[in-house]
Amino acid sequence: MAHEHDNAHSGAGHHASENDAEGYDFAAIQAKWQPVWEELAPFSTANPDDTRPRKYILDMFPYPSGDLHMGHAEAYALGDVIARYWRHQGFNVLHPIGWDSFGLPAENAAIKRGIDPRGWTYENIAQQKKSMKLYAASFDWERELHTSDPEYYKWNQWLFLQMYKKGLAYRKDSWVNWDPVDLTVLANEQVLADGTSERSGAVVVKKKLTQWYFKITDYADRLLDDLNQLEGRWPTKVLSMQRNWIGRSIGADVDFVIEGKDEPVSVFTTRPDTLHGATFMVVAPDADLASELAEGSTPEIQAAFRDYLVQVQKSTEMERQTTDREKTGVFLGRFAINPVNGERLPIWAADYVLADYGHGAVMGVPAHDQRDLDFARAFELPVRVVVDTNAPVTGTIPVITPEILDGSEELPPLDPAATGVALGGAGRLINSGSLNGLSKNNAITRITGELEAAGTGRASKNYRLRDWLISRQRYWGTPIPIIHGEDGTEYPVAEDQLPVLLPPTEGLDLKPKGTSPLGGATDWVNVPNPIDGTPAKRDADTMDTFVDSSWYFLRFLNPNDDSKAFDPKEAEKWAPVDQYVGGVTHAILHLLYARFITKVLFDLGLVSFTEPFNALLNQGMVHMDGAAMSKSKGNIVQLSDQLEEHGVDAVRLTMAFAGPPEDDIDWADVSPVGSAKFLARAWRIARDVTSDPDIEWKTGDLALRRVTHRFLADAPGLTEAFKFNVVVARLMELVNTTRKVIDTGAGPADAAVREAAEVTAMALDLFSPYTAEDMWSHLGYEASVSLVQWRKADQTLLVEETVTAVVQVDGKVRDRLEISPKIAGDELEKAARQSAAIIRSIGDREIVNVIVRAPRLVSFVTRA
RNA sequence: GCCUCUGUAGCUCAAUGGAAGAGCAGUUCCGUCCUAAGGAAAUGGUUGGGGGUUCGAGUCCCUCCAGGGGCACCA
Repeated sequence: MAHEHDNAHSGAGHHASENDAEGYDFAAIQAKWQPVWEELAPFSTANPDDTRPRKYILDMFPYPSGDLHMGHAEAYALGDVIARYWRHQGFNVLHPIGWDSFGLPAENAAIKRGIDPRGWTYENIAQQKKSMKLYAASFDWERELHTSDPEYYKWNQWLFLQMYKKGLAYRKDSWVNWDPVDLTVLANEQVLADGTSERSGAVVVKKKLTQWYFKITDYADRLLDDLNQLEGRWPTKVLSMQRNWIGRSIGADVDFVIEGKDEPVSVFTTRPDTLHGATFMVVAPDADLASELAEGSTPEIQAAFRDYLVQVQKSTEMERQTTDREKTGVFLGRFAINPVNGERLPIWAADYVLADYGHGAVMGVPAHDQRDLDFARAFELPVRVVVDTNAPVTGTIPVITPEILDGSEELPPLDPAATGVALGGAGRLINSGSLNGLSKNNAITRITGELEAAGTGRASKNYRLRDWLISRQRYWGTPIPIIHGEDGTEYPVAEDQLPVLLPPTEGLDLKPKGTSPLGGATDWVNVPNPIDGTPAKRDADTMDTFVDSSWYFLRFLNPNDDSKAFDPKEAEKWAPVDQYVGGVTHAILHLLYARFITKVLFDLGLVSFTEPFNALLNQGMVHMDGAAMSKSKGNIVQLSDQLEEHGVDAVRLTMAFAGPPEDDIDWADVSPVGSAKFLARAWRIARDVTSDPDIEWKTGDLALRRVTHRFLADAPGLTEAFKFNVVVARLMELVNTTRKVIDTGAGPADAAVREAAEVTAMALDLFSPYTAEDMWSHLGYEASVSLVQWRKADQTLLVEETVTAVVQVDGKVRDRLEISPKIAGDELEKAARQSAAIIRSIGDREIVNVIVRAPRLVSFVTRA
């Protein structure tokens, strides 16, 4: 009985166990199909006459760090589901891959081993590429690119020159972390909490260095406002992180006259309505203004200020950004005049005010700003309430709670100096001259207008976003295409002289020393002035590698074109990216930079869109035993071991099945063994099918056909909503049902079994392409299953012949009726009224209401 | 502290306001010289708690609880 199907199979008379012994063998299947795909290149997008509609599906390209790890495996498994899905939907899918191959790990490895970073990088790429091919992500390898190739970074330089011409690339001095022992610039992450260098242990100081910047702040409004277009297609988390990062604040600038100083000082505030409550002014100690004000003061004050400044510059960013920290500061012995009431406000220097935000100075309104209040309490400065927050207003109606009205709750006291809690909320203005009685919002409008009329202030916006520092004093990156004349004039390298090649590493000291290693390449760095031939020097810095990745998605469109960065005609065809897939680690910087550069290219007339990535999917991370994998925790799961043990398909399926893509996966909770079992079960079904490909579907087992077609109907929507785990569950259901039909139902020759097996193979291609291809071959077809069109669901099979209607009495289910789905409402109600169970249940009570929702429900509401 | 998202079976998730379901795991059984693969069956729920709206709430509203994430001296 159970083995009848084996008799029908080619090798008659097998026991199941013998059959399985020569059955599903993932290693053999992988070895069989990898060369076939290599030959067929089913994912090529090279044909210019292809008439299929286009989709651009992009995985964030990897840094070539050695070999693939579990994180890559997850990302590429999920991205590949999407790419393969759209191919099955009849699209010409561009799914390219390349290498983000400039950067520090290669350079550090080179320094450590005394080798050239090129060799290390390109060896890693070769290794990783081999693994990727085994992993069978459906990439179009013909478009592979490396950002460290001169053919690529030439266009970084071109891009830099376009930015330079538009005034979007510029040099300025700025404060950086400086290690006085190692003589090197440190990243913030390299400075420990106690202010010392993690390398040398020396106390890190701030040093002013001249650096290149991209003027991303010019685009702050567009970068913020255009996020609205992405609503619903990007994760809300990423949108909110970008909004926070840009951090636009709307308020006003207020000009304060300073006693003994010609120029007034402007401060930025979001609460100009509280101007009458200002009792002091604070300037950032590291702003030039602070030194200038101190210099006009007594020698004692100058000395105190100098001590304070040294102390501040010793403290790290991390310390400085810690909240709940004691307020510190020094009085500068100077006074500002409040433009609305002429009051003299003492001016202090304190490090809670940042030099590079707003104007590096604030008005201190302790009653209504917590930071100012903390400062005022520390130094016993006066506190004046100017907004009555006990009279809060929404529109014009005071909001008074019932508890306040009946006296069980008291109004909070208006005394921040005593409570230590600033009154941040809305309310009505008091002690504020012309503003008295106005609501907060009306007062802001009024005072802004008054200041503008008086010429002592104006509406203003500020951003947390800073310009993008792109200089790196490192070797393994794109040289900045600028030549500095002896007199300091900057000469951009002519476009036809690009690329400015990285000099060879021979004779160079790559060790970080605060100035670029390229400066040591004498032959390279010394060039004649392009105008008059006098001695000049190349800029020796290299670009941040985020520049490379800010436009790579365009380079994929014509990666081998040496006449332009990208072809606008190809961009018109393919871009923007329809679906971008990658880790949330890049939620801010990479995505913001790519969005910025896209807008710059739009302004240059080179692309017709302003956002590079139409939709974004962030996959989660792969954890082990509840924690991120790390060497120190010793919980690293090696991808190669997993592939060896369970096979590529089982690992990929596990990644898709583990849960929603954006959630983290704990590898300890998932079961690649279970995935492998399922794949074997699916594979055996294809092997067991005995009918021919030309069999008439309609003759097949109806119940199985319903399951198959419901799957066909539901899977596309689920896939497009990224519910891959649900698709896999549904596929398991389909396979289980098919197995039952083979063993205990219509048998392996039934048409519905073949139909289900073919649908399984086609759909399984999204997750486990090797198994799917092998099933497809067992079913009598040529490769590749990845190009098979998604079967249309037969609508007539989706409609049930009968449905069960529920009959309720007073909300409780009292009977169920098997009826046609097309039954009319009154007919259903009639049937329900005739039900014995319902008549009994209603008894002699009166029916006061009947709700009919044909064909699913009738509900009687009764009264005794 | 502020802003957000999520709580349904052991796990991962479904369920236009209309019968609380699937997959996996687990349990028992069949099968086998043994083991594994394989097959069958049953089990599994206060839908985080409480209140409200409704004929009817997992779904809508309020509140509390628990988790996750983001921001946090940016004036």
